[in-house]
Amino acid sequence: MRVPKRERQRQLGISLEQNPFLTDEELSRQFNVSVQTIRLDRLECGIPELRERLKTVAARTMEAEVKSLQSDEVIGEIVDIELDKRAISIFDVSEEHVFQRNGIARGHHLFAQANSLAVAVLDDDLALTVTSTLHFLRPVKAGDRVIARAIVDKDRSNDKRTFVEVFSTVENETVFTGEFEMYQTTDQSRRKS
Amino acid sequence: MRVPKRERQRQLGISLEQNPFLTDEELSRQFNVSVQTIRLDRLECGIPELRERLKTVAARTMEAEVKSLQSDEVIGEIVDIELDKRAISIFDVSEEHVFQRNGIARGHHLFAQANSLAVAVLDDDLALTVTSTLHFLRPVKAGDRVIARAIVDKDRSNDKRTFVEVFSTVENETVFTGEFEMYQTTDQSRRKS
DNA sequence: TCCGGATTAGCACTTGGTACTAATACCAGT
DNA sequence: ACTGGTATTAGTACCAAGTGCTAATCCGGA
Repeated sequence: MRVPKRERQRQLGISLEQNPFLTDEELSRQFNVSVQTIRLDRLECGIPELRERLKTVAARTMEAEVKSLQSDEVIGEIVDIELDKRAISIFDVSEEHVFQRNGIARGHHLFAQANSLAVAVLDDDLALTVTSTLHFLRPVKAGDRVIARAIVDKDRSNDKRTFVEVFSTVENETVFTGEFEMYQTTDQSRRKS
Repeated sequence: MRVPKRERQRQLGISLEQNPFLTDEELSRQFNVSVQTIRLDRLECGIPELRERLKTVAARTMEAEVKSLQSDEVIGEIVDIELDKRAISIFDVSEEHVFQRNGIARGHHLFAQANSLAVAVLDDDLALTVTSTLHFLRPVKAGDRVIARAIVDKDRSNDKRTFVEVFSTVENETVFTGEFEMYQTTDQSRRKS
């Protein structure tokens, strides 16, 4: 018994996690055991066969693609909106949004939520950000639910320029504020037919 | 001949693009033809079998996962860096970064490139953005290669605060500028041992 | 020396195919 | 009505990568 069974099974799991494309035969060569041993190991560990593994990996892709497509238009989920006035979106921070080193959310995700909310509230085919000023007040961690509130500043806006202010909070504490000067092509005086 | 062959093959392609998990048998039921006909159609259209389809879809996932992991730390690729002084990164804008409606890059991608470059140039375990002011000067389109240059403003910086300026250009034309006030935990006076 | 877990071998069977051949079906043109 | 050509269907042998099961073999320790 070169490598104890237990250790081999552990490595098997790791190998397949890294590369789910390995067949039993390839694995048997890798571990210097027979194909049958590999099968028994997979059975004991509850690891499905190659075809099943690929199926689940592929399924994960499709899901991710759909998700990234829909979540690309607006970062965060809009829960309330009154066009040209105000809007609210929710964004759940997870592991992939934070720095590995300190667990703090990367600034651009907070910006993305705020910016896309500013775009969405304007209901214009060509609303673009021209200038913006941001303040990151408190660090945001994985697991936090960030609620962003956008308010269109009517007073400072004119035909071509609209000012949107966004406040993002986590548990009622403001973590981020942003001021966005937006450019709009649509003539605002002709709007609201 | 209910549906002409040509049309059926077109639909077949669409079906499989949306859902690569369909077996020939399921497809034969969907189109009310024999399994053999489906096989001939796939052959003529050069569409591989189920297992091969899943393999490529799964491969795409793995690639994307690796890519997103490495590209998550820094948005864009750093091509030159002198710590605490300056840095340059390149970011190729593709279809997934732009608004579908007008083909213009979404602001948060430009911000992400600039912001992560500002973080990278500081070489600090806990460099966080506190405040920033952005100017989006020209629209950026898919296919554009954005070059961001970050410069640390030594004069305005002190122990706890560092100012970084980022200029992003496309073909020598400035498309974006950002000023980042960064917070650093490491005591700068004790740095550079 | 004998027991028991670990390993290996062998065989039948399954899925979802390929590759190939042969039989129909159907429609148009003459 | 006959013929030709395309489209479709059927059937067979075979493959990869398995599952499930039984049986044989190995090997190490009390």
